[in-house]
Formats: sequence, structure tokens, C-alpha cells
Amino acid sequence: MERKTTNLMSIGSLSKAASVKIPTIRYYEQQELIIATCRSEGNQRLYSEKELQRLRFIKHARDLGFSLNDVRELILLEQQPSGSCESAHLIAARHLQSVCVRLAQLERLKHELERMVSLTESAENKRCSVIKALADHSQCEGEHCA
Amino acid sequence: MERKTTNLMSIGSLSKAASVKIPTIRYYEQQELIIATCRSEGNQRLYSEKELQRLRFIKHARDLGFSLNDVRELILLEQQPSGSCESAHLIAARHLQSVCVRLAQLERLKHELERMVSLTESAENKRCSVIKALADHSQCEGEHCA
DNA sequence: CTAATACCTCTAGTAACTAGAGGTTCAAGT
DNA sequence: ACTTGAACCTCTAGTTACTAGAGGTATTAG
Repeated sequence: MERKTTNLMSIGSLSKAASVKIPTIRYYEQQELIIATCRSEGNQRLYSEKELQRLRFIKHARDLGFSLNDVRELILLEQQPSGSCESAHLIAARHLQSVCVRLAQLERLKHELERMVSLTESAENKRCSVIKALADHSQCEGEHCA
Repeated sequence: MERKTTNLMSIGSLSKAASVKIPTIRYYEQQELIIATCRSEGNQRLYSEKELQRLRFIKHARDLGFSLNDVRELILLEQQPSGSCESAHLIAARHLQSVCVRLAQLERLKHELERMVSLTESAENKRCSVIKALADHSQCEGEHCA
């Protein structure tokens, strides 16, 4: 009744529509994240609009840096009627947290690298200061140096 | 003459001194980044101060996010007498560049995740907004959405 | 001399794909 | 109906930088 035209598409079309490479789609299938609606007589995968939506969901989550395990969980939550919101929120919040941590780390690394590179640029000494900076970590300002 | 006491250490001591795990050291050996000075009668690895310095160099570079391939190159450069500075500078600058790119990406992701999470917190509707945000990327503000 | 600890090699597993070999199916044109 | 070329199929192995485990040997402290 509310079923649209049963327009099934090949893996190639799906790939283009979701901007996800074909081998990746097959990999996701292996990981049980997405399964083709059915196969053609000749065993080729056929997908409906529903799978396209799911693949876009996965793509978006991956672009946001969620792991495939997170994605797996989110898909399960999506399928449940309700009560799943808190869990989804938790996953997102946890991920946000790790993004923040990573961000702070990268900031620090950026500073040290900048220092290293600028030292090199003004180098008048023979010994390379990039290499010196790496070898002699007493100069290092970063926290990663124990 | 300028040779210090020939105090060789086991892989365990080296590991502690450089804060690098034992299997990782063996892995680096396999990758030809560091080789033990010699072996004991019973075939156990023995290292000198020189290897400790190199391992610290590797560790520091890895902490700064250089790939093992970069490290390999930097080590080669380190061993050459001179003229290697530009190459080392190039490697560092290239890496800094990629750190900056990654940083900008992460900033964007952070914003989108924050938006997602805050939406969820104030949700009064039944359907989870985290999941909705992932499914419906027309709401998405990030550049990663094509 | 013995027991605990540290070491050895080798293989396989992790995440998230990517690449390639070798073969089949589909769609379009003649 | 036939042919050609693109798109598809499965399966295996490679990528990065390690980590974990099995099964066995060396060293060292008491």
C-alpha cells in the first residue's frame, strides 16, 4: 500500500548514491551491517531505497568518526521502538569526549612540531635541529614526554 | 677511548628505560629499525646505550605521530653526515601540515557532535535525535556531507 | 639445585578497509 | 541470436603498528 515502486538497484548504483565504494559495501555486508534485499538470477546484489538509507546512515556516522562497532550499536538502537535514546546519546557523548581528548593532543603536537620546524628554518648550525629535537627529548615541552 | 663501560642491558631493561613495550621492540627489530648489539650465549638480545638512544628517538617521533616510514627515513638521515637537514625539515613540515588538516577536521566534527548531543538532551520528541541526525544528513552542517 | 621470572620464536588477531586474481552476468548494439 | 565490454561475483592477501598467545628455553635468586 505505502510501498513505493519496487525499484531495485545494483551495487554500483547504490555505491554512487551513497558515495561508498563497492568493496566497502561488500565488506559491510560481511560485517552484517547491510544486506542486499535480494539477488538477481545471476547472483548479483540488488538493493532498495531502504538499504540506501541505511548505507547513508553508516556513511554519515563513519564520517563523524564513529567506529563500526558504534555504528552496529546505533543501528540496533535505531531498530528498537523506544527507550534506545539514552544509549544513543551515551554513544554520541562518549565519542564527543574522545574527539575532545584527541583534539587537545593534536594541539600539543602541533605546537611542538611548529617549534621544531621553525628551529630548522633558522638553523645556522650544521646538525639538523629536527633530528636533534627528536633525539634529545629533554628539550621537549610536550606532556607525552614522561 | 671514548667508549663507556660496556654495560649491556636485556630487552626488559631497555623496554623500561625507553617506555616501549617488549613486543614492540621486537617488532621494530623485524622492521629493521633497531637491532640488538649482540646476543647472549643463550640467544637473548643485549643492547647498549646507543640502542637506547635510538629507541627513544623512535618513541619520541611516534609520540609526535610520525609514521614508522617517516621514522625510517629520519633515522637514515640522522646517520648521514650532512645535507640531510632539508629532507628532515620536509618530513616534519609535511607532517605538521597533515596534523593541521586533521585538527581542522576534528574541530568540525566536534561541533556537529556537540549539536547532536545537545539536541538529544533537550529532546521532547519520541524519536531519538542522535539517530535522526545520523539518518537525515540534510540537517548536517559539516563539509563532509557532499 | 630448583623455582620463578624473563626471555625466545612463530603464528594469528586487531580496524577498516583496499587490491588483485580469475571467473560470470548483464545490457546494448548489430 | 550473438557478441562485446562493463559491471558484477568470490576469495585471498595486503595495509599499519602493534598485541596476544602458544609452547619452549635461559637466567637468576635463594
